[in-house]
This record gives sequence, C-alpha cells and structure tokens, in this order.
Amino acid sequence: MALVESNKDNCKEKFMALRDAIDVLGGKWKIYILQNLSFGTMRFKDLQERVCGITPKVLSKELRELEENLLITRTVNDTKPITVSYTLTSYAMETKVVIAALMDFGLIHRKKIKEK
Amino acid sequence: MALVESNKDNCKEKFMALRDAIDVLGGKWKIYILQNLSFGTMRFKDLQERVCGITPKVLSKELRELEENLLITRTVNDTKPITVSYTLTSYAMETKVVIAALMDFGLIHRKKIKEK
DNA sequence: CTGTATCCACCTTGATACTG
DNA sequence: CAGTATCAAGGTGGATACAG
Repeated sequence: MALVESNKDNCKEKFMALRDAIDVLGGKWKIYILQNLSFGTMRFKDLQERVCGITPKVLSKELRELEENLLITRTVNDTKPITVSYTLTSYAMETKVVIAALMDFGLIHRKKIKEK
Repeated sequence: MALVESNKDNCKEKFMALRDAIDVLGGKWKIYILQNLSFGTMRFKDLQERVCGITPKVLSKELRELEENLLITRTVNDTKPITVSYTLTSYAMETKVVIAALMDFGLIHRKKIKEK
C-alpha cells in the first residue's frame, strides 16, 4: 500500500508540495516558534527566552521567514522603549494538522526506538 | 486557540516529540526516499535514479539512518552481481499521516503564496 | 528592547574517483 | 551493482559585540 496514490498526473505536484512544506516548516526552530506563539502574542524577548537557546540573529531570521510565509504578523508597538509583538495569523491554523501529526509520530517513535 | 493544548505536564514531552519527528523525517531526502519506496521494494541504483540528483554517498547515509529508525529494511540478494533491496517496514505506515499532512499543507501553501 | 554586524566552527552536501 | 574515500564548497547556526 502506497503512502500516497501513484497517480502520474499529480505526482510531481505532490513532490513539490512536500518540498514546500518542509522548506516552510523545517529546520531547527520554526515549529517551536509557531508552537510558542500558539499560546498567544509574544514579544521578541519572550520568544528568545522560551525558544531556549536561540540567539537573536537566528530568531530574527526565522521570524522574518515565517512572516514572509504569512504564518505570523509583526507589530511594532509605540511604547517606550519600542516593543515588537509577534502573532500567529489565522492562516497559521493550516499548520495545525501537520504539527499534530508530527507530534503523534514523534511520541510513537520514541516508544518504538526504546523497545529496540 | 492553541495549536496544541497548553498542558504543563506534557508540554516538554511534546516538544521532544516534535524534535524527534523532525530529526527522523526532516532533511533534504528522507521523505522522498520513503515516498519512492512506498511504491514497492527498490534497489540502490533504482533509488538513486528516482530520487533525482542524490549522490551515492548521501543516499547511502540516508538509507542507513532510515534503517536505524526502523522505517526500512535492507536485504542483500544472493545474485551475481550481488544486489541490495530496500523495503518499507510495516512500521513505516505510521509516517503516512505525517506525509499526507505535509503534502496537504504544501499544496495549500503554494496557492496562498501565489495570491500574495 | 529589538534587533544587526562580524567572525567563526561545524555540518551537510556535492563532485569525483575508486573498491569489492 | 553497491557502495566508500577523498576533497572541496556552501550554508547554518553560534558567540560576541554593538546600534537605534
């Protein structure tokens, strides 16, 4: 049984879709950032503390990419000093299934490997 | 609404699960290899041709990792010359949901970005 | 506070050639 | 055929310092 149907017509499109998804969500930090933002709006500093160990340079880059992919919005608050908030877009809900599926598999897999 | 429930007791466990899943399935090639093997048993050379562009060194490494994670089995065939077959394990079915979810998101996302 | 700049170590991948 | 060895190159992320 195939993981996906072997349909010649849309096979290439599906491969591209996989590549897209992995590009958008993959890497070391993206899903953790989304995860944290799923609990509510957060500032740069908050994220830096919660996404344990990430440096400002990398966090900055990751946030920019998530914003380009329409998954988060960046808001500059007119406070003193200026603060910046990051929030999930409603579109980010589309990632919910993926993240849940990854988490489920991760939980199953840890058990599986332990009994090896 | 949170992508996952905010349950302090299992939050760390879930983060670890995400990390695990990304480690096992992430990277540039793993999912494509699984995808190809989902159509049936394949030899090293076949995979190299189908997973377009992968070099033997990298393919070899990826296959070893997938085997360690119990997702594929490696079989040496007593032919002349010797051939080697790779097959999905039944456990690999557990990745089906993840791959499907990634593909769905990828398809949605491509549309979303185009209309940007 | 919210980043950016610089420098650097590492890892991953690739090209190519080669072995059993 | 099924890989491994070697070397080179690029990207990625980290440490640290600094700027607006």
